[in-house]
Amino acid sequence: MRHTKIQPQFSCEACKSREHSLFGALCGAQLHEISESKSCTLYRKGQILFHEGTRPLGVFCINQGKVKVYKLGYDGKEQIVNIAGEGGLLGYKALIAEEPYSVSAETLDDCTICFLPRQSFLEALSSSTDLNQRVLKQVCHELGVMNENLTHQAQRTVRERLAITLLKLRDTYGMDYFDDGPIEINLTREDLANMVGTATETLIRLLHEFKDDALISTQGRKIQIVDSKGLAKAANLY
Amino acid sequence: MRHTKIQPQFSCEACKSREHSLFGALCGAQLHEISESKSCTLYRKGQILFHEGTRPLGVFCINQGKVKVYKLGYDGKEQIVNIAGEGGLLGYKALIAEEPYSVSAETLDDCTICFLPRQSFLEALSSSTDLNQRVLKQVCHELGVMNENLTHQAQRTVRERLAITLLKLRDTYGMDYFDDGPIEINLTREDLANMVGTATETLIRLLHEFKDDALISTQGRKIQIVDSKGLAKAANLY
DNA sequence: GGATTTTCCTGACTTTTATCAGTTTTTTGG
DNA sequence: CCAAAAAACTGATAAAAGTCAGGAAAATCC
Repeated sequence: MRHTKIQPQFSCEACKSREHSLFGALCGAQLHEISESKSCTLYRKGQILFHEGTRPLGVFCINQGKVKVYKLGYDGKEQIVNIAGEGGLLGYKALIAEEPYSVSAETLDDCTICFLPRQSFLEALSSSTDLNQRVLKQVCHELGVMNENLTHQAQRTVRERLAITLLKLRDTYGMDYFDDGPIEINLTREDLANMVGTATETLIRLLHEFKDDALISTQGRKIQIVDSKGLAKAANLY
Repeated sequence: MRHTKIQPQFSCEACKSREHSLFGALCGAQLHEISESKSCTLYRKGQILFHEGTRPLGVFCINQGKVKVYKLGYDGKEQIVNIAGEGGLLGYKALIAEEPYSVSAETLDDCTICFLPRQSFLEALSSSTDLNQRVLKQVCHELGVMNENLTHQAQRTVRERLAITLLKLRDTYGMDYFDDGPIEINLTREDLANMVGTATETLIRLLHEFKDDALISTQGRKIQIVDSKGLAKAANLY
């Protein structure tokens, strides 16, 4: 077995991912505070950050890599509710709500992720009006997005949902590249099916349809989006 | 046409619904503040409080009655995301997120509902740490609930979702009565279908199954829950 | 880099759920 | 209370998506 955890060290002040994150607005002193409290860990692909149903002990801040956030159905099937990337903050909602995690989180790549203990996060939250406002605004925004997700799940066909999901993944996987460049989605077919909310076989068949229609291309597991406009049309948005 | 709006007057201080609401913790001075700013209106059944896509001008606080909160699919089909009752606060998420409403709201009964202008609400939010914390906690909690809703929508059969929905409606419609008493759900079949995320015909057929299984009884539109445990079993939770 | 495991894929079939068309019942509003 | 409108219901049919089983390809890990 390879090493699973090492302790890379760097400060939040110098963290590139922070700018895009909820901590983006913290001022010098407060930033230093959390930078001192955090610990940073290298996770291998496939490791669990936290399990649904357990109590949150702090928050996770993704420095590098992707993390899938999912809920388990009673038959063990995963429903993926989010793919978080660089700058993503995980686990703070359960912490604020004072509830057990409603979801689990697992790394999709090798990841560098910092952990900020509960108390430090809560202190930052109460001492920084700005952080507080950003978090509140973010959460309210996410609820709007969830309303939309739920409506899509309830009313759209699997084909439409797949198109919508691929377009969203373009943003998730596209941040590193320039906008129009080819985006590679690197998820297993099963994970993709668990995002869309369908059976793996159905998903595979639809991917082939999209390939035949020249909306995407594939190389092994990897999916490239070829025709965003065509996908938007297949999604029947608006 | 009957009168659509009158202006009943009473203070937030004396409002019974407030105790169960997010404003429950406001202290005397702050309470007086919002009580002075609000206006109170009687809405007739079927009136729209706000439309998806428009800009929020303030928040609505339900004193009496039920309100359905829904999103429109592109073919005009409603997806009901919530039924709000006494003490429910509507429209504050879009306001905080500084976004247009992601949903619409329509009264299901004759309702008494107060309106608090944007500025007054935001001032209360920033002047009361307690209110701020309650709102933040509430939205974080709701996101956990939405994760669950989404997973149910994606993974459960219509039958299971109907059972889950009926059990949830028991809480919505049960507040006025003692716990074990018979609860009457007074929604159209179409609204119920739009909560469950299915076709009206399918919903009707399933209601008859539940009736045959003695889980519910019906009188015209009204549905009574007869066997909560049986419904929980039909829902296959856990 | 090669064996092993995992994932991907395909076809046949079943089940679930939606759709359509028409009738009956209930609710609504004057 | 009565007429009109809306909602509830029923049966037949179609479409969408899930399941199962087996084989091919790819990714993983020493």
